[in-house]
Amino acid sequence: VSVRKLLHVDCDAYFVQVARLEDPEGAGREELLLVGGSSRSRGVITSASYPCRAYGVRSGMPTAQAVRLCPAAVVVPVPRSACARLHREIRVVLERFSPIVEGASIDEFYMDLTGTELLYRDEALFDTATRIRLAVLEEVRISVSIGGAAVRLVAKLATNRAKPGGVFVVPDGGEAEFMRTLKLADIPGVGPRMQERLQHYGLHTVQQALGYDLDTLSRLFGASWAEWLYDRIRGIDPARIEPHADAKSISRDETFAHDLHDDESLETELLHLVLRAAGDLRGEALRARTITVRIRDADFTTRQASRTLHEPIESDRAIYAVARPLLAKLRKARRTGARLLGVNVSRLTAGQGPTQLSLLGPLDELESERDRTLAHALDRLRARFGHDSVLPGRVVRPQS
DNA sequence: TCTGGGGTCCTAGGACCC
DNA sequence: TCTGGGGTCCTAGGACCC
Repeated sequence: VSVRKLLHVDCDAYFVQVARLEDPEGAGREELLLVGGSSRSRGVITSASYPCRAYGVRSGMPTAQAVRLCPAAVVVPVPRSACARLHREIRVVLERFSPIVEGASIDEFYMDLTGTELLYRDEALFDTATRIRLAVLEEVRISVSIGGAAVRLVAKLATNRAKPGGVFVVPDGGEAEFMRTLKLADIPGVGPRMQERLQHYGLHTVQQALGYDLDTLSRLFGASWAEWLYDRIRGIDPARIEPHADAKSISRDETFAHDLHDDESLETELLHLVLRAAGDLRGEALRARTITVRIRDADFTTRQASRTLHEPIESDRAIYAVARPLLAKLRKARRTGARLLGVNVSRLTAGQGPTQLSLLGPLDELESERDRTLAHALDRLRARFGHDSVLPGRVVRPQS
């Protein structure tokens, strides 16, 4: 059994790089560049150029705060479709080096190069990673950093050591020693809440946590979490690289420039969100059994209500018919200004193939064959004549 | 300083069935 | 008339990631 050879490939300030490629004369010339919520009053920074980070700007920070820290910075919106396109282009390059490529997020990938020894004539993992980095840079014009190790978690953490624009490989057998150099907060999965609990016992570093046996950790943090942490701080992570993970849910949500108070405006927004989510659902040839409506109140409290159906649905009309009463239920429980509304569809199944006959009969039939045919016909119209060619008000009048 | 948008996974409690 | 344990499904909420 050969040692696993895993790589974690992470784009450096991805949204900033993409924004510059898309607009070389504008964003491309700005040293101090921020990507994120510029167009709306309530936005956060998605990505900051490295010179901006020197001013203390971080992604996730409210745009207003970021601009105060770095007043000379230029803020541009997220180039969404270009980010998705370049993600696919990077994947194509990576797949030339190994068929096992997992897209972990819009800007990072995992690769498994185990078993490529013959192909690469026992080339050191560091050298293969360097060639991969250069290939992506030359062909897609995107700079990536690459971490390598025999363990998935360690490969990811090695990337931090490689940034920006380098390669760092942790040798096989050196995982535990590498982990000892880190803080507990560096471990993905140890978020703000868990850090708080750890610090309550004076635990900040991996080295400190290594002094606690499993029983003690279990008493302090619960058995399942303790076992998880006990392994991770020793560089143990059984997770494999999985090339194709099917999506589990699709969601669309929107934070309003100003809080909405009346139910009618919220219903109009809900309809638009349903159209976007349902359109993308059908675009993936999927149907959904569970519909969830999410609302964020003015005080940032987030609530949700969901309903699971016996049969999966896909049409705008049926999904809206399920979502609308869910919104009403949330509004009835608490009637205050809403800053965000969202729609999520989940428990997805392949949409093609014969329609299942419901055992419950016509009473359960939320969606007819006619609904599905109409939805797909409208999809074709929108694809041909543009998204605004079919107005929702004309086609998706809710049946009341 | 006022907090985006798109996701995944886990847990707990209740309903329901055997 | 009063009582069991286990399993599955669903809902709501929360932590976390990029």
